[in-house]
Amino acid sequence: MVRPSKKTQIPNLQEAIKETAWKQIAETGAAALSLRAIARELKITAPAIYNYFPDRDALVTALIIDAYTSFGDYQLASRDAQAGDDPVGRLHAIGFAYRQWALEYPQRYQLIFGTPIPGYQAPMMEVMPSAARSLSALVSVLDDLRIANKLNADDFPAVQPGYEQMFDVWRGFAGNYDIFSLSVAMIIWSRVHGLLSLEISGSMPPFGVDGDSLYRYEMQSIARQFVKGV
Amino acid sequence: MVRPSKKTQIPNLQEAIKETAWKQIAETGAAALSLRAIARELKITAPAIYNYFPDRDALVTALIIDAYTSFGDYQLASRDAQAGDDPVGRLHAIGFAYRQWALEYPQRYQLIFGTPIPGYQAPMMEVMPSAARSLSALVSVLDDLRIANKLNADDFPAVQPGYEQMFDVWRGFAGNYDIFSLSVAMIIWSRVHGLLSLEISGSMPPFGVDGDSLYRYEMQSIARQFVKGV
DNA sequence: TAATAAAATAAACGCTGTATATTTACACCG
DNA sequence: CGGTGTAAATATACAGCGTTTATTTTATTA
Repeated sequence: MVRPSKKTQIPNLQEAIKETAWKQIAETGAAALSLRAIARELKITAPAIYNYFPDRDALVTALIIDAYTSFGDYQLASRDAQAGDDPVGRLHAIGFAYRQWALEYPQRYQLIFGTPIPGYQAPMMEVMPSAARSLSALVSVLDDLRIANKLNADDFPAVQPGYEQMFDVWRGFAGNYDIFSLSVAMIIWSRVHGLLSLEISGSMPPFGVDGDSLYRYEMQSIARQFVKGV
Repeated sequence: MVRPSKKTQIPNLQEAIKETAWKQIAETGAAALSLRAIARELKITAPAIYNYFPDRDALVTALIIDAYTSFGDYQLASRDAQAGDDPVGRLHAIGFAYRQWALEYPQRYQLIFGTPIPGYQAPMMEVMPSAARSLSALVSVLDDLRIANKLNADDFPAVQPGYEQMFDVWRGFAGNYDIFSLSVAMIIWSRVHGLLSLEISGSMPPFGVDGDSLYRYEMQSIARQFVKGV
């Protein structure tokens, strides 16, 4: 037997490979991701995977794009669950949704924001669409605040000239928002990311301040600093 | 030839192994760290390394401790370069020293705060002394501010009961500081870490706000929020 | 029905960490 | 000075990894 007949084959093998990869990442961590282990579980041979992904990094990239999509769905859904005329409420909603998603899918979080795969570097151009979309929830809310004249960041560092083209590419994927809103989003993102990456990786020793209350405190700090009248 | 005579041997092979490891990490990244490659460069066989490190993870742990020590030296030196009666100046000094060190030794930074080694989890009890010491620079300055009644964090989340023992262990390595100062240090650390991890890993797209001015802005935000009268 | 393309296996290469057994160099002791 | 024990190196081997090449079988199409 060299090739099984169609009836015994797995339909949609490309999806099955990704699903098995996610399963193994959840079980043994992203670092232990192995093409041969995936093949064993699917009862195929390892080189067969190369018919669907040119190499291991391509599979990882596909997983990252899926993770970004899951993350973006979560962000946009939590934003739209709040009224559009309440950007402050929306800001809090996506902030808490960020942590909720990260704690619910820590492996996906690590895959996107950590570097758990040895030697892997995500190809920016491939990942950009789903990444920009996931960040667009936050940027859009900040842009609503800016339009409503509630964005408080007058002393924010100025944007350097010469980056318009890059930004236009980003806008093509994420939406037509002001570059100033995007810059503020960067700072906010870095704050919640800093806290969550320490919490998830376990680098934050359990000294008595739990992640939940620390996160709430940091959300409050963000709102006070960047939203007028909070 | 099964074992070279002493004259042709490398003296202090344990240190030589670590140095070669650092060299290769700087050249090809921490993910590509390989015992066999180290052995090749030192012109010994791979199992010889096992006389000095029980396994690869033990070598990584030794490297991490070295990195923490380097980081701690940098932090403490920058703190002590400022007058002791100027805690605000000291806070800024160690803040900028943090970024300076991280940009000067990005591989060491990734080794400590990233997870570039597949499957490796740092043993907390071994790493604790050097890690606590490196964080102690920030904590000590915050404690000086607290004693001078300049620490502004009255609405900070309360410390949960039952963590006294853990904290005492930490104090044994880092110094006899107040647990409140330590909690505030966590938030500050998470902020600078969030910004720097994005900058170093390249996750922050170059949208026109450079890392330097963003970091300065964030340092200012920290001082304004946590130091009275700034 | 014959030719062609697609998708799988089989086998192999070089790499990795690591375990085991063996050999050698050195230090110590009578 | 000679024997002995130990420590440190090598030699060899094993299992696993990603990946390449060649081969075989199935499915499609002219």
